[in-house]
Amino acid sequence: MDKKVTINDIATQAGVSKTTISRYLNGKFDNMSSNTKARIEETIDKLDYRPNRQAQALKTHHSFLIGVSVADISNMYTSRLLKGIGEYFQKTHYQVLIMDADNSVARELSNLEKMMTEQVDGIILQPLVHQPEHYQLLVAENTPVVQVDRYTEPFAWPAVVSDNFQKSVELAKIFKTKSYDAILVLANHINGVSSRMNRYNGLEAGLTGSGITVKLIEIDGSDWQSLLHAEIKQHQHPAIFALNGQVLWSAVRFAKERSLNIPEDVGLIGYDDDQFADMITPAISSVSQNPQEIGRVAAEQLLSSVNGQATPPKNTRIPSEIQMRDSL
Amino acid sequence: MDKKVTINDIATQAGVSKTTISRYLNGKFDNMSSNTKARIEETIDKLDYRPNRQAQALKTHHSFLIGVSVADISNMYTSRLLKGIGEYFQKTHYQVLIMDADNSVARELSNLEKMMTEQVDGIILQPLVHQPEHYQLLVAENTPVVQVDRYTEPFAWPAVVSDNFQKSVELAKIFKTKSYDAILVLANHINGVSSRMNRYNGLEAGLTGSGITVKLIEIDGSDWQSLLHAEIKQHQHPAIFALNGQVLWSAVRFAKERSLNIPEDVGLIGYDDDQFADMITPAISSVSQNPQEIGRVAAEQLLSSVNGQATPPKNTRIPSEIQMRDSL
DNA sequence: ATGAAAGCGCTAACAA
DNA sequence: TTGTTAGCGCTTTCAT
Repeated sequence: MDKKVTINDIATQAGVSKTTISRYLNGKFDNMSSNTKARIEETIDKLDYRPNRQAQALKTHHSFLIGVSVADISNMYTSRLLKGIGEYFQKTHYQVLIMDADNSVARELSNLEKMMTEQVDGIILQPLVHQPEHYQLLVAENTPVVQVDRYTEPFAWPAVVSDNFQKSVELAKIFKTKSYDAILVLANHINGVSSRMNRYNGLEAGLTGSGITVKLIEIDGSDWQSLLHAEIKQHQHPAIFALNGQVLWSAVRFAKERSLNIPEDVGLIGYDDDQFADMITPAISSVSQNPQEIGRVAAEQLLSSVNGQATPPKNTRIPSEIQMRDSL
Repeated sequence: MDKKVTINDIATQAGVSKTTISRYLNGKFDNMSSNTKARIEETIDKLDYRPNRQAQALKTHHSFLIGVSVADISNMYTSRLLKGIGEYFQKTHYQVLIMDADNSVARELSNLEKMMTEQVDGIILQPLVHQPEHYQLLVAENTPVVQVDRYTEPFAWPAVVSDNFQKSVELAKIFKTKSYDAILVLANHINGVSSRMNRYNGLEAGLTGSGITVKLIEIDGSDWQSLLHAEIKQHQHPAIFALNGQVLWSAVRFAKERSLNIPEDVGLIGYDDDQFADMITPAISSVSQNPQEIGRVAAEQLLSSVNGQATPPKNTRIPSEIQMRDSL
């Protein structure tokens, strides 16, 4: 266990004061002889010195830490979101503290507490809860926050999300064109999850006056399979609209188990997971989001907010794309 | 922007010295009047005080930060690995600093540098490079390290990995039973990636003397599809063994594009991605790893190493399972 | 049972 | 162009 080398070691070795070293570290070369500069550089190199982040943070009240709270780290959407966030901060001096709420509201809150203890300079939040009051503690500490994927209401912080409502309106047109008579919306509980609500509401809005039935089936509770099956039997030309990737695959499995033909017996379209969507037969139509871009933009916005630039008090919508394949 | 509340505020408010507060924070109640204790608790609560991690770290030389370096954050294996790691550290006071190497050796090194700057107490590393000398900087600083998924050689740090070699030996038996005459191993470059090498070597070991041809086809370069196709045509009863999930799906897509029947024209089995494996027709046989458990165990080992307990100087192998379905 | 004081490794005002 | 000094928010030794 060798002693850590500190700014004092460099100062002594280079024969200057630690102020000068500090200046060097912070790029303040305005009034530094190139001689000194060279000697410092050499010494730092030789001793393999790295400034201590905690000491810097303590002094400057700037941790260079960004907290990221995700709903569930083990799904594709999240992975790609994190890719975008990581890519952006990679180019900066900020480090990213990722915490997985594992879909538990209690754990999310505990994670946010921990972030505050770590003195994060800002937070990217994929909120589990719809009410901003729930995140009271962030407000109290006046931490910059950017939301992703979902947002709380009423407005508390900017959010970067997919164009959920609009895309569902578009989808509604497609349903009409293909003369479906019932849309069975399959989802986890949608209440309080803005992205899901917007997908649902957009569909309803796009379908008003069309005479097409819209029915929401939440898969969390009870025997959704039987419910869904009954609904399918009950209509001439029904289609399933799955509100996220996981649910989409549940639907595929469901159809397989019940030997339902897609799209003859029931049409199918759903969100996400499009890398596998064209591997199965029939190829599954899907709405493909761009979580990586969402992450990138959120990171960008957060950083400017951290740097004191006024944050646009608006939601940013990142376009998603409807990929028509064979299942609808 | 309200002032952060510090230990001094609590001390003043509670009418004791900050020494006593510090004792309280660190659970040293041995010699503390219950009166004082109660008053401190109340004050902390009222002011919503949280000790500053950086200040603690500076004093104790203990950042309570764990660095995690992954090869590529945007794949399922990694997601589940991170789930396991996060779950474990959740119960501790440690925070996890996840960094994505994005399969770039340069970026991996830069990430490790950053981790050192953050004074991480330990590192979980999924190494991109096989030579331990590459990770020189970690040795120099004497940081506890546990490797996951892969390991460097010769031995430098303990590793938690799948039972790759053994599983391939088992697989070899299956190939023999099913009288395949050629195994086409499909992979990204395997050189220097211990998991892939072990999967390949185990197969060869299990197949020696069987007369079954083993052919490695790396998909990174050139026109692997043509190569693979030629090999398939050339044998009576060939099978593809895909060394990871991404490659497995490339193989599925390949078969689809060339209208090859699985398993009649060519058998197929591969690693990972088993949640989709049974959704397509035919259902794909696969070797399913347990990355979450790998993460958990690695976290556990790292923590005891951080806490000064002697680390077992050995690799830990987490069992994976061969899932036979219809493609082989 | 509690406190005073030193110091962790840095930065920044002020001085020279 | 460079250095002196105080102090960020804690922990810990040594007193009392």
